[in-house]
Amino acid sequence: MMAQRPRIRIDPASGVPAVRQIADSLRVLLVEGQLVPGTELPSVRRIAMELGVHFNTVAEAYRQLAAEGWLDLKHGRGAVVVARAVPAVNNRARTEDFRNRLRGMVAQMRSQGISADRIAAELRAMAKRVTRS
Amino acid sequence: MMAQRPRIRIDPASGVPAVRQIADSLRVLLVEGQLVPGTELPSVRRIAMELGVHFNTVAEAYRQLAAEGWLDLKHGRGAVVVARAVPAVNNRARTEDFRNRLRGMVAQMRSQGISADRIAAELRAMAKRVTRS
DNA sequence: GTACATTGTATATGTACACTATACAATGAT
DNA sequence: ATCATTGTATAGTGTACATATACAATGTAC
Repeated sequence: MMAQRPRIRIDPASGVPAVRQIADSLRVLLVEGQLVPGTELPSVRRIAMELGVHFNTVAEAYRQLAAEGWLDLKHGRGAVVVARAVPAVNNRARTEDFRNRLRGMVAQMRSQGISADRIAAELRAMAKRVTRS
Repeated sequence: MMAQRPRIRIDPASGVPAVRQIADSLRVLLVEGQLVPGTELPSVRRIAMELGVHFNTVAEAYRQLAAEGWLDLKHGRGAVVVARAVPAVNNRARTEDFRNRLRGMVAQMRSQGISADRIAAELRAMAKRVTRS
């Protein structure tokens, strides 16, 4: 199976560390099924080149995703997406945490001037997207 | 007007810095109108005591909110909520950013095992909550 | 099979941020 | 005036981020 070219992008001005941006971007693709088990990811140096960061930064992101069970890192051979048993625990604490973080994000957007209607529309669109994925 | 007691809480294990947790929590209350203009906030030392952090940490959060236009800090007198002219700019870039962050957060929750249905329900509930606030 | 290119790994260094400690300055009540 | 209370300013310490550089594992070319 050939190495895909996941279109990930990072924003240096966002304040969010590059490691987390990379891990977050890849996690989105993994969760949404755009990166399926068996796929070989590009090497850390290749992605680092494209993003303009050091390869160790990408390697750290890979390690985080490997720790979450998404990737299998093989020394000298690269990184492969693995079939992951998603924990089916519907933890109440995690849901609570999700709700709070969502509230925080919405508040931040409102504070920046995005209208309530616009935000609500985005939330509904995302809800629809999640259910059909 | 008496000083209210905003029920904010921080989670030391979340990895999110305390400063941001405090600022985020207060911003939620401000955006949602649970803290109205004219309200005197508790002193930085009082909140710091309740949260178990140093008062300078709370002071920094206050300064951030003051920079956003939510608070008026008065040396020796405390912090007061001010009437804030919310910028009405519906920036497209900001909306884009919001969408991406939302995707990332949803992916993280899915990765942690929360079901798609549960997430969708939370998103819809938040959408409803936003529109009526 | 040996050299070589390519891959992920490990360690060290500089920088930025978070958090705390401590001293300071402004305000209002006694 | 004195004092307690408030936010402010500066310095010190620890941790995370990012890079540089050397290392180890793998597969291929010859």
